[in-house]
Amino acid sequence: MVKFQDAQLDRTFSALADPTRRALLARLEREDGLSVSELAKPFPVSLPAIMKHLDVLSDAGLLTRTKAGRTVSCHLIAEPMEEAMGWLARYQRFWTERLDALEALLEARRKGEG
Amino acid sequence: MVKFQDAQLDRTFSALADPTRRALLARLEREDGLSVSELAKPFPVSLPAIMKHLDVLSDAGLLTRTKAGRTVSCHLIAEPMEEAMGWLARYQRFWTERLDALEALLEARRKGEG
DNA sequence: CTGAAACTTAACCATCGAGTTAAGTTTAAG
DNA sequence: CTTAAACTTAACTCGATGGTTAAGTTTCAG
Repeated sequence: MVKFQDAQLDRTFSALADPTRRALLARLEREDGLSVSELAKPFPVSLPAIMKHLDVLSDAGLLTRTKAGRTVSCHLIAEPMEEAMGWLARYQRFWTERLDALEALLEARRKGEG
Repeated sequence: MVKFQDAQLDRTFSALADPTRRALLARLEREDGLSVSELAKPFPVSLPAIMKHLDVLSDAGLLTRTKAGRTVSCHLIAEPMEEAMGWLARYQRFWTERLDALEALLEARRKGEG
């Protein structure tokens, strides 16, 4: 009964369930390409702990790392969140009618772009 | 640096990270007020296992249970997902260029297939 | 009153998650 | 060449998670 494709959703939601990881992503959203140690600096945990969080984010497909010399730059990949957002969108009708507004907007833009 | 209010977001994303729990919520989205045993029926796990999932969902504020006689009805509470959706919305700009894809996704969700 | 249905609780187990410290590797600087 | 910076890996702890079976409680049906 459990669908195989849900594995990506599992990893995405699981990755987002930790406040440190959400903070890391939020940081990269504002300033992409930060190094591991720059990312780690604000947090009261050890560097290996941050490494593990980055590993989780990488495994969820939310992050890539590129090495240049001895420093490693981290880059956000937001796409997996789209699926998570799509899953949540189903429930939007329970708290707002904004779904219709969003769809109308998207429809209008789609037609506009031809 | 870690905000206290994030605890709710932790619980919400954590609750959504399990495919069984997502399936339980999806079931209630289509048919609210199902009993515990009705909810449990489709799953290949024991009733106590489902009970634990329901506990997690309750703790995350995504579910309430009302007892009538010896049967317990489960009711979806979607509101906590609004905060999760709000968190994700920040990243929307990274994929909203692909309007057709998002639109299709929303449309599919709205029509209510798996 | 008896028994079964519908949970619920308890006790247990294996694995995972998030953290630690310590040691290793690679690269740049002095 | 030596050392330090910037990771990385390893080994460990400990509590949480997701599952089990077994036993208990409450309510309804016969």
